[in-house]
Amino acid sequence: MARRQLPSLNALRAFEAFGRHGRMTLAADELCVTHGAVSRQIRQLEEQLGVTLTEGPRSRLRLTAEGLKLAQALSPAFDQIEAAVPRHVQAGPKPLVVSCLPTFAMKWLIPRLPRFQAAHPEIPVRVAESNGPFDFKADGIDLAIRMRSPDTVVTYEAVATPFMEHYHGPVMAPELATSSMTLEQIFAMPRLLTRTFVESWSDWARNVELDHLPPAVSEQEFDHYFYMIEAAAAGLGVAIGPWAFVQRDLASGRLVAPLGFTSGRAKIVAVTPPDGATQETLLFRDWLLSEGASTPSPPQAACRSRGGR
Amino acid sequence: MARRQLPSLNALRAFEAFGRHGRMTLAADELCVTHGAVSRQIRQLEEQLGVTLTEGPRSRLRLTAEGLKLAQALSPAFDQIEAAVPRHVQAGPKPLVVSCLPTFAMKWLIPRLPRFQAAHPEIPVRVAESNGPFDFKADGIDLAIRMRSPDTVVTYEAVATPFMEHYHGPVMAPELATSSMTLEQIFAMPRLLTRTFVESWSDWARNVELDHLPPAVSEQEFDHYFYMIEAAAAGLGVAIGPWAFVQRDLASGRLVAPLGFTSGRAKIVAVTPPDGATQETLLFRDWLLSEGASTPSPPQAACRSRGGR
DNA sequence: GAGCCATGTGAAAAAACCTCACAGAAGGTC
DNA sequence: GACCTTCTGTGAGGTTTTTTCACATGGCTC
Repeated sequence: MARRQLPSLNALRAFEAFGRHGRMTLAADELCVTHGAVSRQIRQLEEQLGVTLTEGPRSRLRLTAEGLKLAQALSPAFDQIEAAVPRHVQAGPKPLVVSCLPTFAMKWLIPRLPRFQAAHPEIPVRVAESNGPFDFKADGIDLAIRMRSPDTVVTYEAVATPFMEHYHGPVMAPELATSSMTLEQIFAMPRLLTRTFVESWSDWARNVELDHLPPAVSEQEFDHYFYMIEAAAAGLGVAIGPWAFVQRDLASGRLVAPLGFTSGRAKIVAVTPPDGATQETLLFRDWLLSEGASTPSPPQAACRSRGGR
Repeated sequence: MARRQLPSLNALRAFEAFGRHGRMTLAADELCVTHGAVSRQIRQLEEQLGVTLTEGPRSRLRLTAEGLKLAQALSPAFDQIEAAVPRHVQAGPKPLVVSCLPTFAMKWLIPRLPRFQAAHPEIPVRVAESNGPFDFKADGIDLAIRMRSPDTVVTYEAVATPFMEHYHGPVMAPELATSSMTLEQIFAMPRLLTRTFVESWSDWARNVELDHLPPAVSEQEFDHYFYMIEAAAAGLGVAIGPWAFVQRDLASGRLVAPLGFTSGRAKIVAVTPPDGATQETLLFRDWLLSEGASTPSPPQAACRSRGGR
């Protein structure tokens, strides 16, 4: 046989979803099943593979090193499958297409989207997840959400409206943190990066008024924010985590932010086309502004964060 | 929800296997199920997607254009999943690792492998499918099977033993062929290429003693031989098909080769490391030589091929 | 220690999947 | 043209996998 028998694809998908979300309950929500189903699938996968994929207490489950590796490799494969499958053309009105980072969609936008839908049931919204640059026309995008620091070179004609502060700060597993950490201690730890925002460390260093960012003892780069966050939770090092993305993990104690968060020079902006922004697009942008204003601020710098909302 | 509901992953996998093999029966063999199971999965997929994926009479099923597109996109995704899944370390003796083209493995090597296993049950063989260059040490390969023309620039130290002629010739769907085709007619049709052997057309032109290959009216490139072959069967154009790969499709009438096949300057070679080829590796190479010698030759040039064996 | 949260699990139900056996369709052979 | 071969479609029924529900368990916070 050309291919050997693989473990159940459904189990792999369940594990991949768990990898991204970091919690079985959320993965189960995404797959529209109960947490029990996901729990069983993952356990079955571990048995079949003979590899431990998760570790830690039930309430603070983390990926093992092998689990992280597997999940990271599975994500793009499932993305590819999803992209390959032709979709029915929606009969209804043309949806408003919003482009944003996968992690931002997962952790911030999608949980709030029902409120927009409730206010404007006549405007269907489609979230297009994308890491990189975009083209309003070619990609059929109406509005893009991006992080932008003042240094960002803008290579396109567009209107960028900041709608939320980009609070960020070093986060790590509780085991790695001490009660009062110094910058030196932080800098002595392995650094975790994401490909989508490699300047995070230097940005943050500037925010804490540090001219010179000491070179890292070691660095590890991830394709997605969510795997960087899972790696931090697994104790692999320190990441500069955006507040919006790590809020829940701080609350549940999977992560700690000993130095708190600072409001960076970067802002989270809503980008609209320079000419033809539709009425619906502007409505959505205004809604983003109001949601951004009502998103709680993080505990401020220099105190051991204990999460909370 | 971040992701929408996908159709059954098992159905997608069944369809992907069908796409590669071109026949449900073979796909079913690969997946270790009955042909009925594959048939149902594919029909279910078509219904769920609302897209026709296969067409043609039952005995000569082909992919539709949409089916080809889907299958081509799914293949690398499933490859990635397969590569990502950690495998148990085999307890037994270290297997002999043979690297070759996926299509060569599927259509020639794997069907013959049982004979080697029967003769040498003590030597486990693992087939590593790969398109590109290889590195004996880095990839843990003992022996590589490649196509090589005399022009190939050899950038590595190795011993290449030719073991089979590389017969090839233009193949197409029966509907596109006429009873006595001329070269001019062939050249007037769209050409199909594979990325793994883009020189196929110019190589073949030289074999039929043609100095100048006329430019193509149109070209389409595929990542794998098997999709190029399926595209030819679907009537998308003419491909230069290696005899070993299209033998069964000619026999079943899915393809015809109006000009027959010519023995190219390229040979199929077994490449072994220059220094430490093990006893097992040499045994395998010798077996390849004998299998190559006993593989039937194709009908020779300039007559309308009607398949046969 | 009461309360909360997330996962683990037994048993039963539901869904998905597969097999078997036969039918039908197309092509090749003599 | 009758017959044979090959491959897919399908009805009925069985098997396996997956899911659910409800409750247990373990860790954490206050």
